[in-house]
Amino acid sequence: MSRATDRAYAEIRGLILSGDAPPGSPLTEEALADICGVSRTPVRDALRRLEAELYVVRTDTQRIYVANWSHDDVDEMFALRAMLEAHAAARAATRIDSVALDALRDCNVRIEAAVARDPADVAAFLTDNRRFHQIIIDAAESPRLTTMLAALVEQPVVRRTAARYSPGELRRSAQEHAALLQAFAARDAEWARAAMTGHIRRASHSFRAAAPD
Amino acid sequence: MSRATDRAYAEIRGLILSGDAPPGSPLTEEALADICGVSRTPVRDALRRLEAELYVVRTDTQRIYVANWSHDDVDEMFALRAMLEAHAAARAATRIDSVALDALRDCNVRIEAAVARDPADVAAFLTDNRRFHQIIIDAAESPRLTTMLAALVEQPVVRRTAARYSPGELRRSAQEHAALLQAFAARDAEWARAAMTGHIRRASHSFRAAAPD
DNA sequence: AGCAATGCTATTGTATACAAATATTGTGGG
DNA sequence: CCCACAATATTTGTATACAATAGCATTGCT
Repeated sequence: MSRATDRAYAEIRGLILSGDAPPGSPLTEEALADICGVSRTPVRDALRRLEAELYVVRTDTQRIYVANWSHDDVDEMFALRAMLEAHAAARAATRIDSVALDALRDCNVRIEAAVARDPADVAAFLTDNRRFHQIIIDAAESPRLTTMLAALVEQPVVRRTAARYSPGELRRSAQEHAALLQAFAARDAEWARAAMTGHIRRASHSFRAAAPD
Repeated sequence: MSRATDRAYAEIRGLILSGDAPPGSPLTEEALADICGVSRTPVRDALRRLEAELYVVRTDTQRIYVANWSHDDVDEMFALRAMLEAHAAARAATRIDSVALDALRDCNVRIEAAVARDPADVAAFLTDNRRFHQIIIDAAESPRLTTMLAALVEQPVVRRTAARYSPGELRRSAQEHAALLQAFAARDAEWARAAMTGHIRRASHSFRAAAPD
């Protein structure tokens, strides 16, 4: 993407993630254009991208609002993510090369270090966790899967809640990553699928426990 | 969508489906704008939509080409579709109301009639088949699932091959729909999931058999 | 002849003006 | 007081002009 569109995208995304534009609030192209210091054209492009990534929703009359995720929506999102990411893991198991596998191991070493700290370094955990999952998705070598999962991971509602995970849950997550690494090393697609399914579904329940009502 | 954007979308999609714009051929905004009789702005919107639906691909330098599906791509598409549509069927089984269920039965009656004709009315089969699947997806009540499946069903490569299905395969398809109807009537989510998985995967193999090399 | 640099052409990116559609406000009638 | 309808304001849709950038070919050098 080009400069102005990128800027608009980052700016609007920031408004949503920071909470300055709370869920359900209306967004108008012109107001956003003013805020971002660009014209409406790149704002429109950015909004289409944010719509695809489910940050915003569009009514039948083309008006745009910040997405408002219900608990059911979040559950459904995790269910879809579990299916698709497990599929990605299964594909990756038979395709991943040693370089990517090493990168994965390296990632989890850093995750374990972040978790072992007191207090746990949640920001570092989240960064390397995202990297870990992205390496697997890339190794699955399926552009369609990549596109679809981009719309599911890193949702605002998930990010806002991430800081509330307990140290025990963070440790558990790192252990599950280790199991995944074993499945990859064994080139066992079904093991990888099962491990990833469990990993995401456990995360789903952790989220429910940590989420504010 | 608005008039000009709709028109551009339909026109470009037609070019791709008819083969006038063959896979791999480059598309430029201005040429498309001329063909469609609109300006570049609605063409850009239409291209974004077609990109999301995987009809076209965009290079890293923002140039657009008609998508070129390899056999592996098609296999992967069917695998994803089987997972997601089976999930939709499972959700639909416990949510579908009697009106939608009747609509589904009505659809399959027409499908059976189209199949029974000699020669089989493939166009009618395809139309009602699409309706059948769409009713299920809608009954699943998951906007995310709806969006994702929109990118997988009715791909050009699938449409081009549809006419080659054998009468036996068309009949088999109608029978599988009947099984799905039973699962819905019984409100059995796992039965519905299994029936849909089998239905799509069988279709995948039919496609491979019918597809030209 | 092969390669690189440079200018030219084609294509996409952005801004802006205006048209169309949608929401809102106010006013009159019941 | 409430509802319907009309006038008005707001917002999105489209066209067009111009800017920036990527691709291409020509030319000059080694």
